[in-house]
Amino acid sequence: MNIGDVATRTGLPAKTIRYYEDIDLIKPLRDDNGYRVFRAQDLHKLNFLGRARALGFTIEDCRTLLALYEDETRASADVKHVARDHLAQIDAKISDLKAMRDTLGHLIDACAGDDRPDCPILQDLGGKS
Amino acid sequence: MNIGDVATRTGLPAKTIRYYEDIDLIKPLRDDNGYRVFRAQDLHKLNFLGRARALGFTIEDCRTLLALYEDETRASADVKHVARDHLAQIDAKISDLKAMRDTLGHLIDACAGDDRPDCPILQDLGGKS
DNA sequence: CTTGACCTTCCTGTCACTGGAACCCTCATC
DNA sequence: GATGAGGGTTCCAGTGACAGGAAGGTCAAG
Repeated sequence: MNIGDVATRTGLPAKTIRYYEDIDLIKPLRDDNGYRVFRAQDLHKLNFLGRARALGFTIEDCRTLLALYEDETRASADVKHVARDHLAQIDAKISDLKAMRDTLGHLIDACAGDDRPDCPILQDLGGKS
Repeated sequence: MNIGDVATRTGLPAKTIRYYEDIDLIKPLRDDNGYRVFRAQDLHKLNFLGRARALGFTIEDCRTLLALYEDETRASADVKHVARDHLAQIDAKISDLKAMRDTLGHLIDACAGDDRPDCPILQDLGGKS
């Protein structure tokens, strides 16, 4: 199967698939004409990667997870550890964003939003708190 | 005032301050020896930038907000518009992250996390749902 | 006169791609 | 046989917002 079909099937852009090969996440074969040839296992890995990325795992996490996936003797604790770390990062990001949203939300509520220049948002940013 | 003092006072790394000059957000003067010389207005702008960045505004948003800040005839509606757009982006990010966290959280809960290889997390990523 | 703490510029790297240029392969059609 | 469309290939540059580091200039203190 060629890269275009793989892109359609996995939902990943061809560029992304080439990139994943470039960083050694997948190793498709090559046809005589130089075209990449994808086997079922390559498709499988790409789907795995797509799902892991959708859950926000970094590429390096994906590399680790993929290795664990292929290691029949893995300990599920290792997987859980990676996932827990990632979950903690997500939670941290969420609370950062929530703090921003609260502050920003208050400022927006306080701003008249008309054609006058007075603006609590700018006042706050300017440090006149 | 030199860049080190400004860094201390604003809490911004010197690297960041140089970068902000590079992209024309600030325009400190220069001493005969080539050192940057910061005036009160530069400090003020940097504090403004620090706060805006802490609220997650992009650099381009900051540029817009700074321009509005310095424009005495601005309409607060313009500021509010920028802020509202940004708030929407934050909300979108939060809900993306929440979705990830929920999915990931369930998977983590379902994973034994012991030395056995069976792992619902990998099963899900592998597409065996 | 040297030391050490500043400052300068410039280049590279980050992360995970994306866009684009320039070129090759294949098949169908005229 | 020429042509065109629609694949594929490589390689280079850009994204955002800096951070790290090298190589070198400046300045006050001892």
